[in-house]
Amino acid sequence: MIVFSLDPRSGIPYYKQIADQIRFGIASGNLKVGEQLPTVRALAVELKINLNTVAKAYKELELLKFLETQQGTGTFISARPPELQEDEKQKKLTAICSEFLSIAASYGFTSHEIINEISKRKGNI
Amino acid sequence: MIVFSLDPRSGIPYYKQIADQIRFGIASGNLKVGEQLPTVRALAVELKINLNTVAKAYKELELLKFLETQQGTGTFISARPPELQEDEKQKKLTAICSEFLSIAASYGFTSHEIINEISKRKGNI
Amino acid sequence: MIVFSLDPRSGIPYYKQIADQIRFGIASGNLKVGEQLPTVRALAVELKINLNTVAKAYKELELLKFLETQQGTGTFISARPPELQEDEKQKKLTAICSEFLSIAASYGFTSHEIINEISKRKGNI
Amino acid sequence: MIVFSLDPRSGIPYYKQIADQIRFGIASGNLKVGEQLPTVRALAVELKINLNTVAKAYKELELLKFLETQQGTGTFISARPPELQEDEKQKKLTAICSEFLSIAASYGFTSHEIINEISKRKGNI
DNA sequence: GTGGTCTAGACCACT
DNA sequence: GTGGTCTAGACCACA
Repeated sequence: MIVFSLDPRSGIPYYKQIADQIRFGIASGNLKVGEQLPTVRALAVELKINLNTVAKAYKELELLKFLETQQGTGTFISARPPELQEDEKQKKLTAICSEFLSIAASYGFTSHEIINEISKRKGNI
Repeated sequence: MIVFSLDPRSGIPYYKQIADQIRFGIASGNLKVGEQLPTVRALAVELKINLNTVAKAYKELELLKFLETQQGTGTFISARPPELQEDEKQKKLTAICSEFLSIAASYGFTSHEIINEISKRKGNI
Repeated sequence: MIVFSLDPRSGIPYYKQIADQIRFGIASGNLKVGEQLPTVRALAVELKINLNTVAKAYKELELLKFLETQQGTGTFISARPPELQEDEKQKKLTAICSEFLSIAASYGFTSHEIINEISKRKGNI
Repeated sequence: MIVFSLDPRSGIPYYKQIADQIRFGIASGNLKVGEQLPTVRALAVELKINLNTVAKAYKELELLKFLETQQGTGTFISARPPELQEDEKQKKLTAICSEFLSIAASYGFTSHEIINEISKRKGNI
């Protein structure tokens, strides 16, 4: 189960916010393999947004193999996609951290502030 | 002085990449107060992009008080680069951390791995 | 609601005139918080100018926190229009008074005549 | 006699700042009819700006009949230009006050603040 | 449908 | 030479 919420002022598109929350849900174990998500229509109504926006979020996660859609039945959490190999993984980690840190630095954040913020969110991933 | 580079595949608009690099230059001390930036024309040629794209980046930073322009003379690093307001700063930090964590989570990295990697790079920022 | 009009002979750029009229609308209460502005396309057609010119006006006010935009949805009056900082405000007041007085002086008006005229119009602002 | 000063951060072009200061000087009686202004070259050196910028200021005031240039001799304050007729004058006053007040209002200044600021500068015109 | 980005090219204002 | 404004038109991203 998962409760969705959208922040219109975050600058992050709605479809991405939804996709992120599902990803977090999977990573944190809140969403179990095989669990059914709300229908596109139901979630659109609940969040008071356009139906296409929800569909786009689901579609993106389906492409990434996080979700599986069964025509006429619903959308379900799929078995975890295969992980990267160990050295690939380390390279990727280095890459995304570099990217992230350079953006953060350009806004004047210190590494201390960043680690602090990420630690606060440990539960999420 | 500062060397600009654009990554057309990052999904980040050119003008934003330029602006970010200038912000980073200021934050890191590479760009000193009063220093003149390349002319819009020169930078446009160097980066092989349109003049208006560079102008847009400079304009945005001028509105945000990072830069000062004197028509007919050039564009300069502002005497008093602005501090973000505290709530603005927190919002920005939350936003970029969310974005980062969502990417990291989708690769299956744990928060422990991430904090570890970032701690290793403390020196860089 | 707000009716826009452009004076091509004023010497003030179109995008600035649009931005000023929106600022005025907000300051005077004609534009309420959360109210949607005309779409960039609609306003461009109405004013018979290029779409980018309207977009530039909106963009500037968005950077200054007067407006908020939601891509795909529209442009709205910001929930908390920013107060200028006190020194900024004083600088602006000095600047526009200087400009005005220099014009008035060149027509030979005395400060008495000017204050008189402005006092008569107190009600308007 | 008159002492010139330029504010690069006012947003007002140098040539206009110079012209305004001369106008003020004339209106306030600091500059007498027939008095000689600094040469273009001398003023450019004094203000550390381009020679053409000073020339432009003088040129503009010459066109408006505030100054007279005698080839090879220098630039002088001319006899006051003829004033507008009374009804023309009132119309002009109304027009420029309207324009000014609407700009001021759009920045959120009250009529009280404006009158205050203008009163402070009574001496200037 | 909405706004965002970018280009190419013109012309203007200022130094 | 510098930056500023505007146009026309294309293509993308989002709801």
